[in-house]
Amino acid sequence: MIDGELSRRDQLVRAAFALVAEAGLEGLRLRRVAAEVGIDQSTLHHHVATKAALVAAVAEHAAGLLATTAPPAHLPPAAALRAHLDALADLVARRPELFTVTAELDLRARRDPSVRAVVERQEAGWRAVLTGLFTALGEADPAARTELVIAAVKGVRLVPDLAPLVLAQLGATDRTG
Amino acid sequence: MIDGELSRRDQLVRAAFALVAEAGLEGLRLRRVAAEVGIDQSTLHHHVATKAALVAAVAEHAAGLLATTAPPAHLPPAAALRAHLDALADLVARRPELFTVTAELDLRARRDPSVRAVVERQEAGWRAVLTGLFTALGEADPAARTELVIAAVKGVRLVPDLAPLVLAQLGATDRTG
DNA sequence: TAGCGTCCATCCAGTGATTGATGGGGAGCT
DNA sequence: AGCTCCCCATCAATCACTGGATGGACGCTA
Repeated sequence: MIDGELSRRDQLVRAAFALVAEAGLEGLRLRRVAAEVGIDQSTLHHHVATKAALVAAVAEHAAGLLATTAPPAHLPPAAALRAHLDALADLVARRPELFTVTAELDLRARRDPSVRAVVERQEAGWRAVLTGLFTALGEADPAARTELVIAAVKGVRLVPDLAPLVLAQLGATDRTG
Repeated sequence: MIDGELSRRDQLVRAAFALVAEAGLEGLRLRRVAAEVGIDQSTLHHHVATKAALVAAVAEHAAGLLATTAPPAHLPPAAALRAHLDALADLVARRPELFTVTAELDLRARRDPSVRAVVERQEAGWRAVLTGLFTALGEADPAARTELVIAAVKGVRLVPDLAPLVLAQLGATDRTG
């Protein structure tokens, strides 16, 4: 923690994140997470109390990465929307596992309250940004446009190759391009 | 099988379907499936060889339900697209669990080849229908429009209340309504 | 500096619960 | 008798989690 190294806890969270991307939440095993970091499985419980807590921490980690795509506040709305969608497309291309993990978490959130809390908070922020942009752009129904963007992004999450094709259709204000 | 009753196997598949909708693929337990039908867990293996086979059967069942929304062939393209989207919205409203299950299956398909086969076949059919419609409508980029529709539908799967709002934006040819 | 005590991270072994799957044996029908 | 369908008992494997023990780092006191 003093230097650039990660804390044990952060190492574990990242290892769990990678494992979820590879094997799904269903295939997440504490033993493998611990082994990946090079510690015993029982020692893991010393840093993360329970498996549920680890999953929640993975959700926080994912939310933090997603927040990266928020457009800078100083940009005019049209440019901000473009910047946001570009950042999204970039992130999908460079870190496709992140979106695999969020897809897993969206399903888990239906049954795990602590995961749901994290997912809902992140999505509320995203929703606020988008409606703000579409309102500033003078869209007739900013809420509807917002939900279309969110749905489209969530829908292409598992097929990164198609993301640019889909995202390109969401940027144009007149929705004709 | 002779009369209107379902075969034991079909009963099991539907029970598994319902259980996946409720508890996720992760929470699918053969014991509960069997109990739901009123037979012993060991007897279940007499009708469905393995758990993987049961999941694949659930995928087939879901694909069959989804195929319901295919538009009638005799309709003109604009009306056919509207009919398809309406049928989709109707299905989301009346059977939201179906879309929960397909979301689960989409994730499972990444790791289970037999599930992937079913999911990909169903999606290929859907994709063909949509590109056909958009091509007939004279769209500039039918493939792009197709992927937008698929992504948007997949994205709202877990939030049935928002489905009408999102689907309404996909029907208009000029994409301004 | 030497010696003692405390704390923390780690490991090994084992807990009870639950999982998917199997085998032997019967009930009922033809 | 033979066949289909079914249940009971049980298997081996795996799960998340806990207990007991070891050892090193640090601070304190004389």
